[in-house]
Amino acid sequence: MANSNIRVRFAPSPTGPLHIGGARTALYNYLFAKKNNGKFILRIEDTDSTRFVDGSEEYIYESLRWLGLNIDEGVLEGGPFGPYKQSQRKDIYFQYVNILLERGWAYYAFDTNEELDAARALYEAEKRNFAYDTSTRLSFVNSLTLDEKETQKRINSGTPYVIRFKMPENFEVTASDIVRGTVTFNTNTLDDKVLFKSADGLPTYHLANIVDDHLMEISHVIRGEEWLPSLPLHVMLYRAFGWESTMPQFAHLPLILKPSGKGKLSKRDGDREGFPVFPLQYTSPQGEVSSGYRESGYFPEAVNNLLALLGWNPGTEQELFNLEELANQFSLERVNKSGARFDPEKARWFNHQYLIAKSNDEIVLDFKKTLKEKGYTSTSEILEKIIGLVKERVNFTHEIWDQSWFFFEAPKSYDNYVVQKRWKDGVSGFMEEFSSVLSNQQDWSAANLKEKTSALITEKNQNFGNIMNAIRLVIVGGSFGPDLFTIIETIGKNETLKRIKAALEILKN
RNA sequence: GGUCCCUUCGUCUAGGGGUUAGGACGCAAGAUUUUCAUUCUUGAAACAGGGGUUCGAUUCCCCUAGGGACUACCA
Repeated sequence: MANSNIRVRFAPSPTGPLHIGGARTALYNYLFAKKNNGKFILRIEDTDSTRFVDGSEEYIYESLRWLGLNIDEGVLEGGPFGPYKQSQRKDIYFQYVNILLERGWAYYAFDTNEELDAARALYEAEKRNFAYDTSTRLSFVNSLTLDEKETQKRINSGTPYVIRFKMPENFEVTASDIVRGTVTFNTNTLDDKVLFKSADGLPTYHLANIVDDHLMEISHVIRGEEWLPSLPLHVMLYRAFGWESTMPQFAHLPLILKPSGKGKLSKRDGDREGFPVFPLQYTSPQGEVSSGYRESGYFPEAVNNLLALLGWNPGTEQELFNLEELANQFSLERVNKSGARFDPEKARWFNHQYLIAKSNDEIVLDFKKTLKEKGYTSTSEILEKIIGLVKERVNFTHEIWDQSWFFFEAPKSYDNYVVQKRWKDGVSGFMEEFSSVLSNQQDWSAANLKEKTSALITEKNQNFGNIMNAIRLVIVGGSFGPDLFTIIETIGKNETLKRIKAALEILKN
C-alpha cells in the first residue's frame, strides 16, 4: 500500500488569482502532508493556453509563501518527478494517449465545432439532452464510424481532430471518496470526454491529471467538490491504463459558499459585501484591482485558522490553532460533507484573536507605518503603550489609529450630544480651576493626576461622573477611549492644558 | 432538463438510537468600567417535511422538498 509514502499535490491553473477556496484546498493538502510526514507538491496545470493569465503563477507562489505553506516539490523547487508544469510535459501525454488509442479506450473524432453546435441545437429543440456518448458516438465523424484507411488519411492530411475517451456501455462505476464514502455512477450517464484537444495539441485536464498523478506517485487527491462529477471518468482512466491498483485515494472538499444568497463564493461577493476573496491583492491585466487578505490587514495565521475551520473541525471545542497544531490534528475523515457559507464577521473575529495574542512590540512596526502616513512619529515605548491600551478594541492593526488618534492630535470638534449632556452650568468654571491645578503638578503620573482631580471635584462639590465625562470631552472630543488619566499622562502637560484652553474657547457660554 | 453530492440555532459546527441537543461568531439583557470598548454572567436561537425500522429516532432506511456542483476541444 502506498500509505507509507504520502504524496499530495495542489494543482492550480494559472488563469488568475488564487481564490480562498483554492487556498483552503492548498492548506488541506499541506496539512495532510505534514500530518503524515508526506510531500506537498505544487503542479501548475496550464493546459489551457487560451485562459493563461500572465503573473498568475507568481501570484500563486506568493500566496502560498505568505500563508507559510511550504512546497516540497514544484516548478521552482524542482524534485525527482519533474517537470511540474504541464505545458512542459506534452510529449508524456502524447505517449500515454497513444496507449489508450492502441488499447481501444480512445478514438479520433473529426467533428467540427459547428457540427457539434448544430447537434446540440437540434437536441435542445427536441428537449432532449445532448451528449457525445455511447448512444450518439456512432452518428458522428470519428475513427469508430470511418474505416481505418479514411481515418489515417484524414490524420495525415492534417484534418483537425480530437481524441476522445471511449466510455464503456452501461455498467456501474463505483468510486470511493474519503469524505463521502462510496459514489456510484452508471457509465451511460457519462460522455466521451475529449482527452486531447485539436486547438493547441495539448491534453485536457482529465488526461494530464491522471497521467501526472500516476507518474508523480500521488497517494491522495484532495480537491474541491466541483470535481466529483468527473471522478468516475478518472477512475475509468486509471482502469484503462491498468493503474487501478496504485490509484490515489480521493477526497472531495465541500465548497465555500457565499455569505448570503445562493451559490459558491465568487469575486463579486467580496466586492459587494466588503471582504476579500483572494489571499493577496490582485490587479488584473486589465487593471482591475481586487482586495486581498494580506492588504486588508489579516494575519496569515488567522487566514489559515479560519480557512481550516471552514469545512473541518477536530471535534473538540478548540477554535484557535497555529499551523503546527492544525497539521497535528488534521484528518480527512473529519472533513465535512456539506458546503460552508463564508462568514466575514467571524473572519474578523479570528483576526482579532491573533491581534490580541500578539505582543505590543510585534505590532509596533506596523503601527509606525500608519502613523507615518498621518504625519506623526513617536518612540517605540510610547507606541507600545498605546497599542496595549487599544488593541483589544480593534480587529486589525490599521484600525488602531481610529482608536488612538487623540494621543497625537487634539480633537477638531466636540460631540454635540456629549456637550449637551455634560457641559452644564459650572463646568466652564471648573475647567479653569482644573487647568490651574494641572499646571502646578510636578508629578505627571496618571495616579497622581487622578487623585488631584478627584480631590478637586469633591472640593468644588461637583458631580463626579459629569466632570469626568466633560474632561474626556475636552481631551478626545467625545465619549470614548481608554482610561482618561492614562491619555492625559501620555499626551503630557502642555498638550493637556492646550486642549482645555481650546475647549473653553469654544464651549464656554 | 440530466447526473451526482448535501441538509443540526441566522452563520460555522459538536453530537449521535434514550442528551436539559453542546461550543463559537453574531444578536439581546445584566454586571464591571468616570465614557466607549474590553471582560464576565445570562438569554433568545436548530435536528427541513413525510413515511418506515425500533420499546424508543434528531441519529438508521426510503420518499418529498430545498440547496449545491457538474453538464466545453476550462480547469
